[in-house]
Amino acid sequence: MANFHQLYIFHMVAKLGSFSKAAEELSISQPAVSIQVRELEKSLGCALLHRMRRGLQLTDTGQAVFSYTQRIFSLAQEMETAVQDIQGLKAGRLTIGSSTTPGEYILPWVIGQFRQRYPGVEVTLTISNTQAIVDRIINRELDMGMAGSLVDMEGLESFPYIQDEIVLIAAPSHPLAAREKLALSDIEGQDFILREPGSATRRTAESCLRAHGLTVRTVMELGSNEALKRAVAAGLGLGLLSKFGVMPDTTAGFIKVLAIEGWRCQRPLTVFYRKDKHLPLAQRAFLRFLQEERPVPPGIK
Amino acid sequence: MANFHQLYIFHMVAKLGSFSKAAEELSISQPAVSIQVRELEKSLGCALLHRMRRGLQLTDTGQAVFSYTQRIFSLAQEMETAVQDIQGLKAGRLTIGSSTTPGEYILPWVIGQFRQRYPGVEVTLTISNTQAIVDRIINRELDMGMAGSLVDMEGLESFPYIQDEIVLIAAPSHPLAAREKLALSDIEGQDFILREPGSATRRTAESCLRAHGLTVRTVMELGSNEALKRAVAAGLGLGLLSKFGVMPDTTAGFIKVLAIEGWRCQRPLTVFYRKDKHLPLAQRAFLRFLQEERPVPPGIK
DNA sequence: TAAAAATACTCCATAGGTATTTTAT
DNA sequence: ATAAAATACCTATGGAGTATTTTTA
Repeated sequence: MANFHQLYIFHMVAKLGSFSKAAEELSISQPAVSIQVRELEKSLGCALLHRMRRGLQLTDTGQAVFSYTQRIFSLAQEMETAVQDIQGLKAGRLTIGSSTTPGEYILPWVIGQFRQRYPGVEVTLTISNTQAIVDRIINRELDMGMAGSLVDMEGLESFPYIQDEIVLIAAPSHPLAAREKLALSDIEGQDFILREPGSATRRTAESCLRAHGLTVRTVMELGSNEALKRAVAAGLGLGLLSKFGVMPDTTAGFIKVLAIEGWRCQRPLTVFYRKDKHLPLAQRAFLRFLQEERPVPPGIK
Repeated sequence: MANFHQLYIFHMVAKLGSFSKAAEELSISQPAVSIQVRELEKSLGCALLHRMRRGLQLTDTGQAVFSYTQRIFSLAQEMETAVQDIQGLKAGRLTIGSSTTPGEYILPWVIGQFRQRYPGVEVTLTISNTQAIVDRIINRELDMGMAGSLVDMEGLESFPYIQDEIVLIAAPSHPLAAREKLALSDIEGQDFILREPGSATRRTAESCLRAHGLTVRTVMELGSNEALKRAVAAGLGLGLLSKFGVMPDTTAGFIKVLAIEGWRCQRPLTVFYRKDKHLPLAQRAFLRFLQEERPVPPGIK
């Protein structure tokens, strides 16, 4: 490949029309400039410029080379600013993966807040099951993730972000919805609509039911929180869902959260990422943003 | 300015996805590659790629830098071929200046022949008075010139290209045109149409007349050979013109060359150029072409 | 004849090599 | 376990400096 050092010196000489001006601009001595230009001419096998008293003149080869060096060095300049921009978070990319619950109810809002602060950073959110997210983070396909249950966290750093709670929901028309206070025993044997197996919400829900010594009939399994709510609203059964998923809908009135004496089903929503020595700047900024500001969508305690 | 050596090594690593493959491609050792990439990362202040067992992965900064190095090094590649093309005369420029006579009757055809040989070379022909051509060659605005008389040739190399002759012309209707043989004395006192003062043809013509001891009446001065021929054809007087200028027209019959016993008026058409150590390749090729082939338009002895 | 560029030399920092260790799958 | 990459250390060359001469308008 060409000697870019010599090309840059020639470029300056051609631009300023003088060896000594180029030397000054480059903060090197004038002989150094002469030598490098001569070497460049030697290696190209032809003269690039005619030295004359008043202003240099480019040969045709010199003009051709100069037209290229202008483009090359302006690209290099542009590249340096691009890198600076990424460093200064005026540019950059951040890929986040998450399971459905945080991906649908928490992260869209949090990412919006983050982007108000750093408008140049492009953020992608991928919603998938927790294990897939973890794998893709290990492979560096994703920068970081948020999920409700952690299957295999080897090689990952993590911290709990927010406390989630699985609540019981019913259609307002459901017999249990009318009653002021419910006991755990009221749930026993009821028809339930749950998320699909493999979902963290499902896993948490089932272990809570088990912990409370309850057995229920699973009449339907659905792969999305929204679908589950529609099914519950249609009166197909009771549902178990993150409190974040019912917040807007309870106010709208077509879903009711059942207040059951003694029901406790909490889980932390956890943020996780590779424990690399040097994290991408955009990622560091996002993690700092999460930990220092703990932004939470409005209407959530 | 950036360290292009390091950028090139990084570029190869990113392109081939491996430090050792890049080392092989670059014919340097693998540690050399490692070191240069590390240095580049250090000077940018951030990682460019993640080293992993199977294929490297670029960081976002790495991707940004790679997208630039691709453009930069393909430009550099293109530049090298462009220079090669100029060297190989597949490209290049040649600017020729000349006075009217060679510029109108000799060079257009000669340049045509040259361009058949070297189609990539762009040739410009500027027609002006001899002194202006010489000045512009000294200032390197023109590469070379051809003219009939040389005013001040200091600093120029030259060689005679072809022998020109100033001939006497008349309209076929002119009284002298009818006579088989003319003597010099027949010219004495005749009306003449000459080129403008400053023209080499004019200077040669006048010195020939003087040498033959003739005095004539200058009834008209014209700045172009073609205009002069029209005036002569219109019967406004006798004309003095290069034999190259009358060649096609005598056959056409509206101009007659007078055969005058004892008239001799020769001058060399001379090629000249700066005596630089290294001439542009296109110019060297053209000079070689002139000297070795001596191409002359058809119909000229 | 003066300012700009070219030479002549000396020196050192950078990039390269070899040998070896560390890392990651 | 085994390639690939990183580290350690030594070497050499390319590019820089100062002093000086040569060129050119």
